[in-house]
Amino acid sequence: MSGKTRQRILTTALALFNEQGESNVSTNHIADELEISPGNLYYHYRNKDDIIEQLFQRYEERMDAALTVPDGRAVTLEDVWLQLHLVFECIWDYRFLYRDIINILSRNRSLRLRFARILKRGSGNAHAIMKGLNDSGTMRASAAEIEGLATNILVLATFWLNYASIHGEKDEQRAIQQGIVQVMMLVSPFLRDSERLHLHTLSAAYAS
Amino acid sequence: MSGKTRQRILTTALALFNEQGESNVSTNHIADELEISPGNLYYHYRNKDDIIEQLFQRYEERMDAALTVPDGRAVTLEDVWLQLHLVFECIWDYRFLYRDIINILSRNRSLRLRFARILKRGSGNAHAIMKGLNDSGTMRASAAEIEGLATNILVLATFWLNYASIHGEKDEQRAIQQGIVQVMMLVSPFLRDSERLHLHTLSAAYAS
DNA sequence: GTCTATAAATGGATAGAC
DNA sequence: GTCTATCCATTTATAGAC
Repeated sequence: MSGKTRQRILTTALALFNEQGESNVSTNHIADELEISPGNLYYHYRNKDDIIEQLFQRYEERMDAALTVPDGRAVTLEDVWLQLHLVFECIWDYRFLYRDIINILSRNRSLRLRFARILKRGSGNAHAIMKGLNDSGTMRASAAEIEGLATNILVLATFWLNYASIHGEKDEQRAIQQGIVQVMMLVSPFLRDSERLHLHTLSAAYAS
Repeated sequence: MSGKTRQRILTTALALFNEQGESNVSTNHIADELEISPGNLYYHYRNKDDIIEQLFQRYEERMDAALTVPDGRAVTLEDVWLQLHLVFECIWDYRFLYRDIINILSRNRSLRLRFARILKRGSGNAHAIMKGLNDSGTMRASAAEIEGLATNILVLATFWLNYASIHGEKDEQRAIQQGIVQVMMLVSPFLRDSERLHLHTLSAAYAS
């Protein structure tokens, strides 16, 4: 059972970080919650940052998996919907990172570079998908408009769950659905009339 | 000179909080920087939260002053531009609040309520200004579109400087200008053709 | 692998002299 | 108003027994 405790530490740390914020959870808290000794925890991980890096690794792999562009076929609005779901679910599951992102990145150069890469990938992804919608005739926007739109999608996706949290929204599914609707509202003005009407119908049902 | 040290503590605390993040600045750090004793600092303020509350008070008054709607005349795009400037400058000057907002609000019920009020006021403000642009014929959007637009403006304005900070943007003026351009891009699709062209010309010059 | 015990450092806060 | 001295609690991290 070599990796058993090691895994339990990660799982419990993630839960506590998400609930109480990374800076409010000490290694002692994590050990307490697991009913193991602090010494035992330090046998498995060098320090708190080591735990955070392992969690970041999982986050990174999951976000990389979520950020894909349909290959060899036209992009549809359903693709956007699905991808936003995957991205928001990932952010939710690792929301402690986003809640304290500037602090966490400011004390760890490696994570800073890796998060910058994720953001860049997210930006490129939003770009490619918007361009795909444009090429398939689903929407119509200039290059400059797609550029600005991709940036706004990225910022909104990155910080929406923080915003929802400040508003006291505790329900994961509701928060995510509202986030998706808001991102869709960014795209909506550029859609063909028929697509836009269809989207508004879907959104109204979805956000209720 | 009764209030002299009291004021210097606020000024120095604000500078340190903005530079290093509120959670990374202890009362000892503030006293050190001012070259006064920790005991002296505690003579002027009950505790660290007391200092934060006083800073929040100043932030609150400034943001309240920035969030106004032109009275008795039509709203123009220049009004939007000016107001975004005032709002972003205010957020910049108190960026420590936004950087750690969830943590700060989670441990202080009073600030939570007061920040919620500011957000609500910001939301109502964005709403009223968009409605004003609509009424003056500068833009054309449905009630649902204005609703979604106002929310997205609020989220973008609230978190843009965090996003810019992650990107390593250290220059206040550049960060703010880019933020304004991005907000304007949210509004752009709803503008009349002539207004939209005018805006794109202005934005291109502004963001350079 | 896990525990107990503990060191070393830091942060918040107060008492009492000046 | 300001300082010195100090206390208490917390956190990170390690040493050494089992």
